[in-house]
Amino acid sequence: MERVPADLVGKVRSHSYRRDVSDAKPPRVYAHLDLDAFYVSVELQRRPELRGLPVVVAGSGPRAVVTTASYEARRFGVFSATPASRARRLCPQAVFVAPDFDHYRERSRQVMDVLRAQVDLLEVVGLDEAYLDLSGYARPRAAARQVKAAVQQATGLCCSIGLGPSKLVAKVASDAEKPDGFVELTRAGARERFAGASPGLIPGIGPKSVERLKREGIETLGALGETAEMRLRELFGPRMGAHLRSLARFEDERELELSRVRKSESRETTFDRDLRGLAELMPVLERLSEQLCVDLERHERRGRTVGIKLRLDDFSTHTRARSLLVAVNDLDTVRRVASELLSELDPPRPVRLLGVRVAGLDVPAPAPSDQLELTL
DNA sequence: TCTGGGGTCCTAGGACCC
DNA sequence: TCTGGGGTCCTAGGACCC
Repeated sequence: MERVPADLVGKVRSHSYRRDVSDAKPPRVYAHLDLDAFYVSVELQRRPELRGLPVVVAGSGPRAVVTTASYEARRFGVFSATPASRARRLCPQAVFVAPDFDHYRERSRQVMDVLRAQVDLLEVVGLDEAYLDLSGYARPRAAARQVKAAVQQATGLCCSIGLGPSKLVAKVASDAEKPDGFVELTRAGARERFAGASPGLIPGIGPKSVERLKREGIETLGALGETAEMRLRELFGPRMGAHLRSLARFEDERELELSRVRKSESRETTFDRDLRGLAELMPVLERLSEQLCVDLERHERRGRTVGIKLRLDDFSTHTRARSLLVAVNDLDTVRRVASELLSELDPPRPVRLLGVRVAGLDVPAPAPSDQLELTL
């Protein structure tokens, strides 16, 4: 793997793109960076002979779904979350590659290290996305260009960047012209450009909401933004109703979340064929509990709530949880509680998915320096 | 053709306490 | 004996995101 050239590291820091130090609060400028077809791009670096071909990263089982498809494969209608069986029918000539998440995590870490060398305020979202706060930079556009070039130079990976006055506008801008996009939008510019687009364009408005809106005759973002708030409140509840209208108007005051505390951890598996009865399920529950506890113990995480999750053959999902008096992460306890919950639920139909979860994770012990600050 | 795995957040109802 | 409201905790389901 190429290292970041020394002369690139910190270039933005020392340069005139740098944050302007003054009393007045500068207007907010956020960038959203999205690596283009990340898993496929990483695989193509290992197997350059596949460049230009339809490539699909997907598991091999009968119920696998596509993790990422190359842009060549997308032309055949193969996208993330397409069932792999369907992908094979749509694009039989595609090259199927098994996912290697350990490798993707490592490559993601390299990218995020490049970003951290370039900007101070960074929110990492999953393996292939990040928000950058460029507020106060004299030349935020130039800084974002520089970041994009640095990622390409250091990792060989291409990304799309969106710039805007909020996370929402930046995110939508980064999606607008990918791959290899670079789009800056104002809030008004975003409203205008996407007035005719489906509400589903907005992250946070999913397929269910799009359908409900459609049934109400609201089919575009422009229409949603102009709908009376009272009507949306009646349809979606007081909070969600107001929220949907704000999103459609590209109103978004969220700050970057520089660090996040994990609240739950889980392991789940979908079976190649449905299982029936406790006798078939218990050994799986045992294995999942073990995987989960090994990881919890390694990171010294404990949680007070143990839960299970089942998906039946009709795709209905059922969860059961029990909160304990103390936070736990030991296999004996997690396995015992999980198996009691499973026995009590005693699924009446064939089961396609089983999962174990520990939630209500205790907050990690603060570092000594933090404790000092708390006492001051 | 069916629909992964690992998460977060929201809602709603019930228990319980003041 | 009946009737309250508010706050917190817990559980179950579901929408959504990457």
